[in-house]
Amino acid sequence: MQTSLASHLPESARAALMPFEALPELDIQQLQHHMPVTQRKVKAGQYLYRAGQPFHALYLVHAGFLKTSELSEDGREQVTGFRMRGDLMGVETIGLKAHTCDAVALEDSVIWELPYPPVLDASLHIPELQLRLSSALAEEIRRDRSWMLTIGTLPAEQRVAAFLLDIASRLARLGFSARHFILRMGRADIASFLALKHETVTRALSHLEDIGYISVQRREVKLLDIPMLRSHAGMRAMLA
Amino acid sequence: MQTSLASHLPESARAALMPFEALPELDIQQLQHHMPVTQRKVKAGQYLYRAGQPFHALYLVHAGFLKTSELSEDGREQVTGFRMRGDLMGVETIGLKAHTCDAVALEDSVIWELPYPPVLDASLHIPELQLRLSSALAEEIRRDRSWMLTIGTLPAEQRVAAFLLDIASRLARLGFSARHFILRMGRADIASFLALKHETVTRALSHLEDIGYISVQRREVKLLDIPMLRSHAGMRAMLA
DNA sequence: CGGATCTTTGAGCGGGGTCAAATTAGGTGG
DNA sequence: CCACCTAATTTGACCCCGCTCAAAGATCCG
Repeated sequence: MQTSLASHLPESARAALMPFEALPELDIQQLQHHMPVTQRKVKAGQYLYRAGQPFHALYLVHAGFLKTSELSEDGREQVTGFRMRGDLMGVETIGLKAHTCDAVALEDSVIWELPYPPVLDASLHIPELQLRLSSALAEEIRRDRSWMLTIGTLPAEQRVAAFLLDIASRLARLGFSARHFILRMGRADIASFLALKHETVTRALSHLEDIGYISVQRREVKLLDIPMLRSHAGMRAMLA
Repeated sequence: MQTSLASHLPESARAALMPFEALPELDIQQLQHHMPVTQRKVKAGQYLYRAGQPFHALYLVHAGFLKTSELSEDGREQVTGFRMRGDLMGVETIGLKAHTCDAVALEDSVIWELPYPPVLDASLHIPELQLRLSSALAEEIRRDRSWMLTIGTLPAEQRVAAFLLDIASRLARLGFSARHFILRMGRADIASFLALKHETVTRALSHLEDIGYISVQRREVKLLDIPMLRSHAGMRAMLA
């Protein structure tokens, strides 16, 4: 099965290879001089890393789609985020010996592996890299806090609207269509991320379709009225 | 009015001046060689910083108690955390020109102000500092994710139990009693942080008292059965 | 074609929210 | 020091959003 996002979005596929936001391609080539930056392929369903495994690298998503999930000792689990091209993964483990969460590929993915601590050492010599790294960490904190706000203050349907706008805007930054895309994750993952149940997500999507804001068919989503969606979602996720 | 925590906890007050976890005193003295580290006093109710204000320093809490809250364009607000001695504040703004959230003192507080970007520059020369900074950022991400899990998967009463245990364990690390303490924030702040309503927090506290796990009187809390509280809360906040 | 998984929809329930009122502190100025 | 005012906390009654349980499609895969 063809799992690349581009295959579903021929219209904008050509724009897919844009520079990274978090760490531009430039840096990767520059990093090669300081450490061995290798590529790693992860098939759909496989783990990039799991809680408890030794931490020895940061990961930069080159292609594909993944989710991260937090787990508690007593078995509870929650999806804490979805990652796509340009996103840096593993930063939450900095300062520890082993990972504290799981990262699973939701479709076949390609990942750049940046050895740690070498990246940190390198950032001592490359101020630009240090800035980008710390900015990436801080950005992560802001993202999390922003979702806390969404989850803490918005009802189910509006959380789902915010979620769709977030995915859309991130795809747009990568050159894909913000209006028409394929969700990489199931209802249960969306629900977990938004602190809801999967039936509630389904109902929210159905209702958003009923009122004409979107069109959904399984994982294929079309955003029909982005302005209304945005006001619905309290403007959290912005589409310039 | 006497606002210091110690005044309410005479038993362990003498142990209050322990080294910082995030950035030991050591570093502050060392930092003085690289930049002007100044002290700032913030009275109860005053802002340490507000969303929109220019970002020019990180803050290390020396004494007192503060909360941070995230706000949305449409007026929603949520408490994202409570900070006490040893906690580093403002890191979420790294990489930006202006703050994106509010920080308010809940009691008279004393803060060390670490000029930014000077701290970042200094960390290029002090690998130890760089490590501590990035670890602090990562720690922040883990803390947030951990609360996301709690809020996303636990019912009201258990969230409140987790909250009490978290406060208790943090006070314990500072040398205060984990069994008996005074909450610095109102029910509404706790509720906002836990994505609940203040009446629900009150009811949860009342019920935890009914079943004998705690004793509450307004803001004075005694933890009577920590093991039961822990299992109740899915073990999130640990008291070693 | 058949089984597993995912999604959708319905019916009914309940935890937590809403609204309202009583009670208690705490702060202020006389 | 006390009376008053304001703000915080508590409790009750009721209701509704989102959860639970259940079953019926739909899609994918072997």
